This record gives sequence, structure tokens and C-alpha cells, in this order.
Amino acid sequence: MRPTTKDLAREAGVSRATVDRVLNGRPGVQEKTVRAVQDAIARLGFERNLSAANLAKRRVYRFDFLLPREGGEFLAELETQIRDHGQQMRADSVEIRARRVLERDPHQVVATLAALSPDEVDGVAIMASESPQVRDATLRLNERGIHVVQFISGQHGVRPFDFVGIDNHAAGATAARLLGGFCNRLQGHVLVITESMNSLDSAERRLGFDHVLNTRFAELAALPTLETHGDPARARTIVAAAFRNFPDIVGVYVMSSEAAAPLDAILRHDRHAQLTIIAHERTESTLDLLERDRLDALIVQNPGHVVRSAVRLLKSRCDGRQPLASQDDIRIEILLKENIGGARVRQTLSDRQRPAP
Amino acid sequence: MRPTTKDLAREAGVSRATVDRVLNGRPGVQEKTVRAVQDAIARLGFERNLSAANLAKRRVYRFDFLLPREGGEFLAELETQIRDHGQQMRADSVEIRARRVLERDPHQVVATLAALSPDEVDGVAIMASESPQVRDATLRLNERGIHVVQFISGQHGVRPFDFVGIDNHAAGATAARLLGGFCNRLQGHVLVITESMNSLDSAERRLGFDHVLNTRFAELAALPTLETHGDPARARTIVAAAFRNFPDIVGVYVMSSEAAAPLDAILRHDRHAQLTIIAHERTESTLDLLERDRLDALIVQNPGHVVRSAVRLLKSRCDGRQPLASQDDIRIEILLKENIGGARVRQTLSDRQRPAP
DNA sequence: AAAAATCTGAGGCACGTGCCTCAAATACCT
DNA sequence: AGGTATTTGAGGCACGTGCCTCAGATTTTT
Repeated sequence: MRPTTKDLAREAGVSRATVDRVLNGRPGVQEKTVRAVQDAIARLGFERNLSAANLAKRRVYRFDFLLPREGGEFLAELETQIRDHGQQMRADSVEIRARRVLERDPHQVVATLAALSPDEVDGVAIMASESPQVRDATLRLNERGIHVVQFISGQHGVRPFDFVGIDNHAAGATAARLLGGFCNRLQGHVLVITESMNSLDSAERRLGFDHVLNTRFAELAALPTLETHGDPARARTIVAAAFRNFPDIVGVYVMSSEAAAPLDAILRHDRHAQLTIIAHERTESTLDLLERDRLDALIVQNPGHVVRSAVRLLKSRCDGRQPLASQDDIRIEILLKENIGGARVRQTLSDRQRPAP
Repeated sequence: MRPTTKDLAREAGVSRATVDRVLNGRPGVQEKTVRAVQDAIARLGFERNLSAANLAKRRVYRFDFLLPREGGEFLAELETQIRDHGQQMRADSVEIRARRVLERDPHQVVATLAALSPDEVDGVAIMASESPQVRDATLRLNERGIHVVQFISGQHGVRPFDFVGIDNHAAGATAARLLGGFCNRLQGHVLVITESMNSLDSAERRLGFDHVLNTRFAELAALPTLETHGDPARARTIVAAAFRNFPDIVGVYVMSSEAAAPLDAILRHDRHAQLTIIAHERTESTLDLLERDRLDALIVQNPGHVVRSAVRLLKSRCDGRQPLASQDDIRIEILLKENIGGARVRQTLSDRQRPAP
């Protein structure tokens, strides 16, 4: 049987009221009394029963995922996962919303963040490209008592905020390793394309990519990054131009999370069959291309895992406990035609049952 | 504010006692009353507050991980993860133990399983190779009211039990795809080695491996599987013999989770520098070899993720809710030198703080 | 119609913690 | 010493659900 606050009080030789004061950091307790209680905690291995505490406090964890307003398949998949997990966590008094509120403009993002109140939300996961303004607004959020994790966009391992997502430098490096390996010592150019280089993510991926390509695959030369700015027509134009100027392109790396438009532009080109192509994220269209051998590999972050990690992290912060670093480290996953698995069929929420009788 | 059983009672026009009878499947309630309550549940979107329920029931979830008695680095890593997560979950009334109790002999396993009592444990994660006897014992466990997941060992997607782990067929296929890709159209033989082919895991991996190698890489021919039976000396002998008999070996696939001994035997061979080598799992020794370019790729299941998945699954079963299938699908991760990341440093439990004031 | 069986309601205690009040005890200051 | 400020204790209610009892209502059987 686990010790309760009652046991703690007896062990420490104080009353339950004092135990309560110590446990919840209320003022007006003598130093030596505090220590007596803490010793008792250590001796008994006391651990506060979170269920009971949350019940008593009528505590509900409210977390918002703040997502870009514009987005494609990958973002849609994220939203689905957020909703699914939210449904799953409701019984545990965790309420999760996915909100498509972030504009491209950093100032708008700042405004949105500034409007958040601790009365409405306990923590937010923000998916916005890094900028000094946003960074500032985030800090102010924290001061107001709202916990924050950087979600997918942002930099790995940079304090002071928790980050959930893959290490983009490593992701780019992995892409280069795969591309180089699959190119079979061919000589030629590599096309690199993304939606926009404004986001830190793409910049990081590019750095990692170049590093490995230069050190390990001297026979391949990467071209400057092409940017589609989310415009399919523009994508077609710049890709066509690239193929015209560089007839010896042997590989393509699509860096952005949303890969549909760039891939479409590339596959229109008549030499696509001889190309080694690597892209990011698992979506309807990328999976389809992978299965049809149009695409050689996908570098993926598991949407379900990132969502759950973000929530776990926010909850840990709210409870004032230090999360385990190793636990929420998102690994870069590589998807080949051979390891897609049967996971395309997704059970929908409506398939689930109510609590059994 | 979320509806409570009180609200439910009012909405359904019955008393709280009746609501309780329906919610907990107690007998002695008229059909139409049951329906009235269920309608009210649907109308209000009522969801039982698990915290309160568990508190009232003084419920503690007790889960055991039953692991093989013999094992190496990978198993040790699993144990660490189990302990860490156990620590993490204690506040939520989940108690997790890692027990190294399973012998190689299926009959011993059966005996161990038969000794489990629902009074001591609510669910178990079993890491044992499949056999009819074990399967039987598992069924009987279930009949006694103990929930079961097959853990890591076992078959993906085979009912009636939940399985947590990678799809081994796909893992083998992935290995072949990488090996073939990295071999640069070289012609020759591929060495395949494992601890034992008795386990279904290795058998499945081998099938997947052969399938892709045969269909996609006709220039490579895989040799029959070598078995070390966990004996380093034997590993050295059989590997030496293989290299003697087949001077044209260009690649190696180490299938077993514990790869240290086979890899050591292979790297003793003086041609190891020209070999493409693929192994499984992220351990001290495999990581080290990967970093030193002795190894080309690792196919990995994330120990933290599998452990958490298993626990989440067991808890869902205990609460009588259907787990989301997609959620606990463990993806095959591929580790290259380029995407190891800085994650080798692991925060230990002692670094963590007590609940903040 | 009477008796028996079945169903329903009212109420209360328990779980472990948070939070409150009020009085008593102790420490500190002048 | 007396007074004030600080620290501690005792007790109780609340949170939402599980589980119990017992009486009253309704239905079924005899």
C-alpha cells in the first residue's frame, strides 16, 4: 500500500495541515519543519497521488496545438493525430485542441500568442518557424505561466524551451547518406528543392545534407536550393529550368514537409525514372509514390509520436516534474517501399467502443 | 464543465444508483432503463472520470514485463527503459516491474506463466518466442483475467493478442533493401547470421530479407543462415568457415537482437572493410561500430517506445477500452552514422527533481 | 387477489488530496 | 514581562465515482 499524506504526517511527527503546506509550497513553515517532512518523504518514498490531487483540484489540463493556417497533407495528418489523441486523453482530464491560427507573418504569430490567457490554456505546442519576435513572445507566454513546447518547427536541443520533433540537421545528413548510397557511384548533380528557405528547418536540413554529401560523396554536387513558395506552377517552371541547365542531374532531395507539389513537378520530367528521389514525411501522396517506386525513400517523423510526446512534455511541466530527456527524443525514421507495413488502414474513432460493461 | 454521473442521472431521469448499475454492468436493470441511460450518455457525451474511479476503487495497475533470463545489451537497455518508465508512471498509480524469469525451454515458460495470479498482477508483457505451449498458457492467462501483450518477440498482427514490436518480415525486407542499395551493384554472396533460428522473429526476418533480395537484387545471393547459439567461439568458427568457402561475400546481415558476438566474429576477418554490414538494435557496441564506419546501418526498434506502447496497451485493456490500432504501431527505424544524434547521453533518474513547490 | 420476484431510489461512507478556518502553541521583539 | 508575529494543529468540506444497504415501487407468478 502506498503511503498517503496521513502516513507522511505521522512519520514526520507533524499534522496533515503542515504536510500540505510543505507539499504545496505554502509559506509560513519553519525551515527545520520543512526538512523533517522532506526526510519523511524520502524515508517513505512518498509520492503524491496525482489522481486524487487532480480530482480535488478539479484540475483539467488544457493544451492547444497552434498550427499554421496554411498547410497540406502533412499538417492534416498532424491534426488527425491531435484529435485522436485528444479523444484518448479525455478520460484522464486532458483536453487538447488543434487550432489553425498561425499566419506566415511573425508579427501575426506574436499577436496570436499575446492573446493567450492562462485562464484558458495551461500549455501550448507551437509550430512556427523561429524568429526573434516569436522567441520573445514565447518567453512572455512562459512568464504568464503558460507552458510551451516548440513543435516540429524549431531547433533541436536549444534552450530554454522543450522541442519536439526531429533533429533537422541529422535528417538532412540522413537524406544525403541514402541518396549517395542509392546513386551507385554515379556522377552528377543533385537537385534540392523546398517550399521556402525562410524556415530554420529547411536551412538546417540543407546544412546537414551538404555536410555529408561533400565529405562522403564527392562524385555528387548539390545545386542551390530551389524554392516553390507553395506555388505548384512556379514549382514546375523552376524544376524544368533546372533540368534544362543541368542534364546530368541524378538525384533529388525534397526538403519540405509538404512534398506533393515539388514531387509532382519533378515526376513530370521525362527522366524521372533514372532519378534517385528522397523526400520527407508520410502522406497519402508520398506513400503512393513510394509504393509505385517513383520515390526511393522517405525521411519521416511519426506524427502520432510527436503529438504524444508534446502532450506528455506539457503535462510533465504542469505537474512540475522534470521530463526524461531520453524519452521524448524523436528518432528519424526512414521509410522504404519495403517497410511501409500494413499500417495504411487506420482505425477511426467511431470504431471504438464505450467502456465495457 | 464535464458532465458527472449526477448529471447523467438527471438527464436519464433515473437515480445515481441506477446509473452506477448501468455503468458498471451490474445486473438487475430493465432493458429500457439501460437504454435510457445509454442515450443520456450519448447525448451528454459523458465520459467517466478515470481519476475519480481509480481513486474510489483504490485501483493500482500492476504490470509485469516477463523477460528472458539470458540476454545481452539489448535486453539490458529494455530493462532500463522499463524501470525509467515505471518510475515515471508511479504517480499515476501504475506499477511496473521488469522480471528476468523466462528460460529458453517453453515448458519452463509455461510453468512461470501458470504461476501468475490475478491478485498479484493485472497484465503482463511477455517476451518469449512463440510456441504452441506458450500460446496455450497465454490463453489461460487471459481466461484468468490477466491481460497480455506479446512483447517484441512474436508475430505482428496475429490475434488474439496485442503485439508490440516491429513487423519482422518488413524489418528483414528493409535490411535487404539497404544492403542491396549500399552494395553498389556488386556481385557476390551475402552472409546471414543470427543467434538462433528457433525464434519466429529470425525466421520472419529471413523471409522478408530473401523476398527483397531475390526480387530486387538478383546479383546478390544469400547464404543459408548461420547460427551462433549465443556462443562467441562458435560464432568465430562458423564465420571463418563461411569466408573460406565463399571468397566473394560482399555483405552481411546480422539478424538477431543481440549482435555483439556475431559482429565481433565478422570484424575479425581481414576483408571486413569491403563488406556492407547491417545489424539490428541500438546498443553500446553497435552504436560504436556504426560511428567508426564498421557498420553501415542498424535496423532499430525504439526501446522507450515499445515499453510505453506496451504499458499503454495493457492499461487500455484494463480500462476496457479499445486501443487505437494506429497508435501503437511500432515503426522500423533505420540508424545510419548520420542520424545517431546526440542522444547517447541519457539523463538518469537521479537527475530528476521532486515535484516543484 | 395475494405472494413472490424484480427493479429502482435515497442515502451514506470511502478513496487521497487540496484548501479553508479558527484556535492553540511557540518564537521573536521591545 | 508583556505584547505581537509566526508557526502549527485540529477539523471539516469538496472533488467524482464505486459500492453498499434498505425501503419502496413495479412487475410477474401462483
